[in-house]
Amino acid sequence: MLEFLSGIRHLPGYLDRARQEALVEVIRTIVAEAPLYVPVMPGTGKPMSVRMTNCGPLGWVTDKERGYRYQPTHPATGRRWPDLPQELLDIWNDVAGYDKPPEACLINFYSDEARMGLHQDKDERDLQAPVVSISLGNSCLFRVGGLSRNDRTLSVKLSSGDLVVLGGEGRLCFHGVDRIHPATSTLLKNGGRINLTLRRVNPPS
DNA sequence: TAGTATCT
DNA sequence: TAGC
Repeated sequence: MLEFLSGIRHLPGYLDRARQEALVEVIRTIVAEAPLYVPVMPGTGKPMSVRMTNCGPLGWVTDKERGYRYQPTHPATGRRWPDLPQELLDIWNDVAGYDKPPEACLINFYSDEARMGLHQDKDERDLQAPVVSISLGNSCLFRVGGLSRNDRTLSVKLSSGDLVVLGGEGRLCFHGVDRIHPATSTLLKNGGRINLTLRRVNPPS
């Protein structure tokens, strides 16, 4: 049950095994073109535990000097991000309930030790569009709160193929990943978890 | 527009 | 800096 803030939807088992495998293949080709890198915190330069890349016209990046932002190019290669694959556009069209296509897909790779502290996705200018999150590989313990950091939180297990849609009132809720559950999926041969988040950055023109 | 942030 |  993930409805204590309206606009947060958990769709368990949304993607069947074949669609999960197809997505992993697509992600492999994206990562070959736009390699995973270790993002660091603004100001401190502390590395995050996830590795990250993007596809789509824009990608979310962070570094010590310039902080959180969206940009059209990979910070290491300087090349444009790979295109958003049709598989992801199809998912967006099915669940987002939003006219305009996503502009960014952040690809986060979690090793079995990686975590993600509670945070809000609020670097987008368009807060009307939802954020659509796709889980692949090992399951995780996901935690969702409210609009304020100290609000009560709820923990939910997310499994491979699950979707979470953060929209409406839930668009700016705090959320994070407390734990990856090792060896809970056979999708990724080397373990870990991939999370894809589809975001609309700019308001419709 | 300056300060802040997915860190611990 | 609670919750894992």
